[in-house]
Amino acid sequence: MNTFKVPALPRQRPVSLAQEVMSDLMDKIRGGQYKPGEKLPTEPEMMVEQGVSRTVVREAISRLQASGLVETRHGVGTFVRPSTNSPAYPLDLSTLVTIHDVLNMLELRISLETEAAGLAAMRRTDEQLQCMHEAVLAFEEGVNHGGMSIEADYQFHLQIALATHNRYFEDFYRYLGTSTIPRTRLDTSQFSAEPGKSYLFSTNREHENILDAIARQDSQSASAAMRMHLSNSRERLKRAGEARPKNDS
Amino acid sequence: MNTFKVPALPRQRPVSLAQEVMSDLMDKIRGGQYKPGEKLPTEPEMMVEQGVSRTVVREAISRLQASGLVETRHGVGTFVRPSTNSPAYPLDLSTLVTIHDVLNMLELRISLETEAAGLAAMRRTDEQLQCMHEAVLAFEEGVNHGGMSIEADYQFHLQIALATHNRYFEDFYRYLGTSTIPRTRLDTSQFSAEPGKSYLFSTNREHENILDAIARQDSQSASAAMRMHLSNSRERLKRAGEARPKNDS
DNA sequence: ATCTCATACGTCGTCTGATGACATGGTTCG
DNA sequence: CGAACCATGTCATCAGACGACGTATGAGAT
Repeated sequence: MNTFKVPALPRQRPVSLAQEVMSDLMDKIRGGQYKPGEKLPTEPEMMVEQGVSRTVVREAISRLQASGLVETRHGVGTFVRPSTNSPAYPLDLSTLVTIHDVLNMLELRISLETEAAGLAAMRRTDEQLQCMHEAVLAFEEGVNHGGMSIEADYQFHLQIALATHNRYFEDFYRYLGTSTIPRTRLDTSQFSAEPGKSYLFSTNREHENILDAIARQDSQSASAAMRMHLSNSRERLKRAGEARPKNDS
Repeated sequence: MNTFKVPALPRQRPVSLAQEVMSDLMDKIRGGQYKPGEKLPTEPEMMVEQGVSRTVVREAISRLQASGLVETRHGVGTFVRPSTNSPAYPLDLSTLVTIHDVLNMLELRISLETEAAGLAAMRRTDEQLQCMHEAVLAFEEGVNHGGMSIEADYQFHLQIALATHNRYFEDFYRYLGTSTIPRTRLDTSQFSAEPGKSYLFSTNREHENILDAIARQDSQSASAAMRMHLSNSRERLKRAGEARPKNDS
């Protein structure tokens, strides 16, 4: 909370320009601004629209192709795939790019993990409780050494899923992996001036609250603590997103 | 069917160079040639390896990033993501066979749909409410004609998922499909002598309760009504399972 | 001798310009 | 009137350059 190290840096770089452009295009496609059929502007047009070079535009489009959202025909243009509304995958994590996506995913996680925490409190074994405890310690340890402790964070939540003794909670959480933990996807520099410390300490305290409730097999408190934890994450993320709506054109 | 315009065209161009390079890299990652951790060569190295320009190499890597297979750190290099082992599908529905499985899945659904009902109450549009209403009517109609109204049941729940205005709830529910509605999986003859009537009338009443709460935008009541609905389903199923342990595979 | 700090280097991110390939439509010639 | 040809627009790829970021190495101080 010192050192005004930001003298004059108008060059905000959340993640990468290509990522930003891709997010923007994805929003416009999902929002119906670009409808199925031929719509996408040509590369030179996008260059001026987004204010970036052709390299970036091409990279963004390339990713959209990989996601199957658009299709490019040589010498003709780029088109929105009509089959966008029939997802072959149950949950397509490859399109999880915009802040809006992450917020929605977080909403789904709130739903699942709140319940999971409640079930875990009732059904946990002592070994599982011990594993959660170790994950919390590892998290704290990592934070104190300046790390983000993503793995420990993941482990903690996974242990809760395991403690439900319901295979599907575990499967689902494994599937999501670490890709839905906000700070793995979004540049933490978007957050407060001290991105790591205070943010991660709060997270750690919330983890401890959840752990305590599960330890004393208090199902309702565990649910409530988990809901609070993820809701806080969501609010932090939402605020970060509002602070910089995007498109600095 | 046309002219033999192919005199000597060794220039095979299946799709695009970037696509080819990406496939090559993906094979090498899957084949273990590039193991989790730091492995991928630098961009200049890939250029000579693959005999293409940096543009192509970068585009290929960019797609791998979008797929979540690799992670690039500015100024350092590109690394294979260790979490590649997350299953391609979140939940294996093909193993949903025993009563125990269905009960567990129902637990997951309780978690999701309880939350979804609450969100739907807050965010629904009038059109969506109308759709839910129609689904309930169709359900009743079907029951009165001796059917099981599985489709109408599914529609009702799906409309709620839609009304959350969160794509992931919808995607997830569509993925689950009708396979998790107990009576589509389990022989109804397990139930009482009058399998349909009383059971389905109860279901219908519960649907109406949910609908009412959503109609008046009462989020908490909607959640509670949904939880009660699915909990009742679970209890009915559990009782049926106990009455006849299993068999009749 | 060890620790600290500053600089150098490797690597990725982005920009710019240019050339070739593909598809389409208009023009010209038979 | 029809068919071949060419002009245009667009994407695909190449090549070179510069800035930004992290790490490692070396010089200096204690």
